[in-house]
Amino acid sequence: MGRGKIEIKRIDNLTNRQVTYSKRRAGIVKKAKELTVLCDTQVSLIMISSSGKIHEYISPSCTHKNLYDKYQQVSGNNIWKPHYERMQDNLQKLKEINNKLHKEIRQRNGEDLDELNFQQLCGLEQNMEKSVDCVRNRKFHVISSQTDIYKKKVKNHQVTYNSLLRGFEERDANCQYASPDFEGDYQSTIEFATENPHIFAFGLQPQL
Amino acid sequence: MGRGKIEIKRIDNLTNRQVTYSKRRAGIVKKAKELTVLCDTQVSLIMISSSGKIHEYISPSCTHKNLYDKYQQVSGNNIWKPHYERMQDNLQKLKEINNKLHKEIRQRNGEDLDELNFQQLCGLEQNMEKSVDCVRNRKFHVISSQTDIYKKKVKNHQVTYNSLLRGFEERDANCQYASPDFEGDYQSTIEFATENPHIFAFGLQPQL
DNA sequence: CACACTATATATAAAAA
DNA sequence: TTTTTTATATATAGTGT
Repeated sequence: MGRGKIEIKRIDNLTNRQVTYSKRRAGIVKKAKELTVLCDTQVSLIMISSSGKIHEYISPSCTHKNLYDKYQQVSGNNIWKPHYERMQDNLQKLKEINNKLHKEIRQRNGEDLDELNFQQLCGLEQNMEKSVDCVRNRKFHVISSQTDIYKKKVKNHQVTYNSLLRGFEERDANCQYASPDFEGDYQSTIEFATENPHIFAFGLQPQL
Repeated sequence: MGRGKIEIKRIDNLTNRQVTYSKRRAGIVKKAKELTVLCDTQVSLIMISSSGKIHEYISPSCTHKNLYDKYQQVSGNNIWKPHYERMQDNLQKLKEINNKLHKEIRQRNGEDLDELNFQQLCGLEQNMEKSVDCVRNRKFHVISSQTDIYKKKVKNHQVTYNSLLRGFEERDANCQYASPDFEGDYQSTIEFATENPHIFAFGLQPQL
């Protein structure tokens, strides 16, 4: 290989080693290229010098990942495969669960009932009636607590208003203001709520 | 490189190409080994021939994965990341959708109503009442078609029974059998169904 | 450090076994 | 086929610029 046979052992001199590395690196890359073209071979070559510098060659129109994957497939010990498969499994399971959930929702929405038998339909009906009751109860609870809050607010305002009135009366006895009846009740609050739908936004969850 | 300069282009003759591949493969592996020892370099070399056979060289005390990981770190373009991230994203999205579906089901089951306002509760209630109607209708449809089927079956059996009777009567005029009234109706069929719950299995989908 | 030179060692194409 | 042989092309260590 040059002026005298060299034995293949680590070159101690750093400079020489680096020089040799440059030359041989070029050489091996050239060989890789030739192999690629001459023999229609896909070659992936990665070299990392002791100083950490990285050089590579990869045949045109393929990637390192590509070749590495193939290598793993053949060598059998694919490191990523278990990972991938586990994720794929999870994905699949989640999709199935999603489908089931969708179906359940559709059934609870009165669709897709064809495959339920009489017994199941009875159960579903009962269940839904019970659930409607829950919703109704909750609705009344919400509206009554809303009403209480409004009542309190109105009362507060009335108190303030009255004290203001008294203040005015003390300063100026000319005028008399009538205090309107602000007594809130369930019905009026419901009307308030239903006449102002813009303050609520009702929407069931989208189903992808 | 031999008896006459060769130009670097694909060797058309299959045999020659294979021979050349063997030789050059040995050559490049030898070079890789030398580079490893002489220059203290980590080398990963993977070759895949056009026929699909795989050959490799990897410096001692390191793995291909090792070098590929380092290569990725330095070159910055993680070759597995896109794959991985896409799967992770999908998983995440599916989980979110699942959660939403679960929530919707819980709400349609009368649970978790705290975060719904009055307007939403009204909508939900209305929706559920409409759905219960659908289920009820379906239930009646199922039971009435079931009833029809049973009626027909009973009629068939009766016909068979009667013709058998007639056969017996013709052979043996001694005995007289009364034919019971098998006329089925809606109520009796419902009772049949509800008194034999074991022939149905009602169960909403499990939630993971 | 990067290139050029050059004597040798290696690699290898083609042919032969 | 694969291996061996052999003639030649390449690669490259050591050196110089």
